[in-house]
Amino acid sequence: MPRDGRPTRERILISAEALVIENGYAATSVDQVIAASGTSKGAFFHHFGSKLDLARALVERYAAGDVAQLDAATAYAEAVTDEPLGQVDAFLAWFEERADDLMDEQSSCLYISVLTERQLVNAGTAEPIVKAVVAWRDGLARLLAAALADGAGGRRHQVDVDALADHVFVTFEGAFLLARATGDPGHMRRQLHVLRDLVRALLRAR
Amino acid sequence: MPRDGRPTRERILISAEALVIENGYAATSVDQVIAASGTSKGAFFHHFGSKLDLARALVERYAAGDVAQLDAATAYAEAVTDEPLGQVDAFLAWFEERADDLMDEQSSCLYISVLTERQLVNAGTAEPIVKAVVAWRDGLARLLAAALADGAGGRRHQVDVDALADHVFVTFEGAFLLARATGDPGHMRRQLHVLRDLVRALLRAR
DNA sequence: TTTGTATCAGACTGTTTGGTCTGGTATCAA
DNA sequence: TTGATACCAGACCAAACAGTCTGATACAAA
Repeated sequence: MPRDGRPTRERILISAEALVIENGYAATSVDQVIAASGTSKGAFFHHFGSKLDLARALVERYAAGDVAQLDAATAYAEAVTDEPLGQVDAFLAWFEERADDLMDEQSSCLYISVLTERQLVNAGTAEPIVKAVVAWRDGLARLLAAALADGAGGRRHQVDVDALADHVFVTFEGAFLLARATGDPGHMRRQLHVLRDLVRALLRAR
Repeated sequence: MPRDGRPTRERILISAEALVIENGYAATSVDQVIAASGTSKGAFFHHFGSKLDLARALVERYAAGDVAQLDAATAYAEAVTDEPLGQVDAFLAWFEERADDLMDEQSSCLYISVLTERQLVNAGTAEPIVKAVVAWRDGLARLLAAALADGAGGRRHQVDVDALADHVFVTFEGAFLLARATGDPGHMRRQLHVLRDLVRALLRAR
């Protein structure tokens, strides 16, 4: 068991995240997490009161990273241009360009593993996920609303801006599943590209 | 244990499908399935060699129903109009109109439960899913290709028709997850509506 | 030096799990 | 009537599971 610089608690979280994303929560045993992180039962239950406790910590950590990515994409979009239309486009392009790296480091999303099991949702584990979704919706909907006020698309199609913002989240999660089903990680990039084309067409329709 | 008219094997499949969709595969025990279906251990292992065997039968059954829905939607779209653009629109409208019923009878999709667990994917359980995805892609891509040849969108945006067809599948799965996270089943209808608006805008862009 | 506390290691335990096995009944062909 | 076979009930079992407990080490305050 090689000692890297990371504190034990974080080592456990990192190993557990990979295992749960790959195999699901119920299919991941505490012993597996212990083996993968090179720790022990004593260490595990010292840092986490129960397996469910680990799940909560896992989702909280993961969602925080997710919101951080949203902020990075928004900052990039706002740095590139002042035009609302261009900002939405740059926002989507940011993710599209990072799609391959994203699929490299994780072949799926922790949210999917968590939302699959009702016991986790009932235990409040989905709450950080909802917060992340709302953060995405708020952030992107703001950009979209400005763009729709700018272009003609909004008036023509009466777009539900919140639902359109949610569609980005929906595309991400759906693309993860499609990539898993077919074994082709390239779907993430292609789906984000499709999304960008679709949103472009909607915003520029006149 | 009330005897309905259904054969035991089907009773088990119906109960198991609901449980796996709701709680996931690993989190669903054989004993739970037995209790829910009002059968016994003997009956279960008479009809299924193992729990994994049940998973395979479950997905095969589910995917068949999925492809049947695709056929129904295509038939409806072709019956409504001869125009390619109208057909794509009618195809998407068909699902949007059935979204509420769909969320009523099942709050999520079996595919999600199956794809979450690597052991199931490795055991070939994902194969019927891929077949269903391909059937969807082929069916819808045909409609889309005709519509794009008809309208000007295709030449303007150089759309990847297959990826666009996949986007319908992606939207479905993503919407299931969003509905689960927020607890609001209305997301399915709204996301399908967004999808319809987006595709409309793309196809009619000129 | 002593006392306390945070951090672990790993043996251990009670329960749940997927799966087996024995026996019983219903059905149908010979 | 007899035998064979499909179908099923439920006791039973070994393995895996989440969680506990005892004890050891490290370090800091007193």
